[in-house]
Amino acid sequence: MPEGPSIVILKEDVHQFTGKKVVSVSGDASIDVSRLKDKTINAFKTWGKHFLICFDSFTVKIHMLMFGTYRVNERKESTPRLSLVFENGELNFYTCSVKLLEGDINSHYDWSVDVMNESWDPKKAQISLGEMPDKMICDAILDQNIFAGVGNIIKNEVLYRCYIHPESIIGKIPPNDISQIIAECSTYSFEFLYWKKKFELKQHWEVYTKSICLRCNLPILKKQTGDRKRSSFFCTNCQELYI
DNA sequence: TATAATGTTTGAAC
DNA sequence: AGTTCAAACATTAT
Repeated sequence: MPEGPSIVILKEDVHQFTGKKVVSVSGDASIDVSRLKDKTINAFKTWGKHFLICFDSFTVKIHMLMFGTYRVNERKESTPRLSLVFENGELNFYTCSVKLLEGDINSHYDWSVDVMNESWDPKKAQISLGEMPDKMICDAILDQNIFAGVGNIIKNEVLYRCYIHPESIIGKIPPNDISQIIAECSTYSFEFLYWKKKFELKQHWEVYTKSICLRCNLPILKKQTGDRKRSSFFCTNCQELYI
């Protein structure tokens, strides 16, 4: 479920409930769900992997983590974490994190770090990377304060496209390659979105879960990389290691 | 059946 | 006091 583009699809899936009143609400979320009752949804927004349900004076923040799911006008067997019923349908969330953000949502988020937001600012990412020259690029790409919305699939595909080894040290990577990586984090996210909507995302993976490099036919390595120890898939022949 | 997977927060341990 | 790391959460496919 998780990476940014999937949350954008979620936002599109629930557009029918924008401006609608919550007729009834339930769920085992740790927040006081009764607060939503009879309130009208102003907007659905996303920030990276965060799905935001905006009301007048507060916002419900939903994070799918690894296993979150949702249903529109359907229910699963299990107890919903949060269930919203409207006059024109219902929206159910399962196994996700639900939190409340008080006040103006703009005071909680810097939209310019979201790679899929219209305010996305690659220059800001460049500055942030410049402030961590000793970190591995594989860790920085997953940093939600720099590339909100980018997850492990996008990380691997971006680095493969840019011919950069995931364990490369940021300060050692040529500036032109850094710029390309930054740009590709946004570009690939929109391609991810396009393919996922057509249910053909996986067939476009070039390195993630692959075992043979499609460029040189040599083996793709799989390794837990960086401080985060997330799986990286890469070709040591095609992806340059800068250390 | 055991394992790993699109993720993040928390709090103990050092 | 700052950093590191395991645990926790929880579901599904291989």
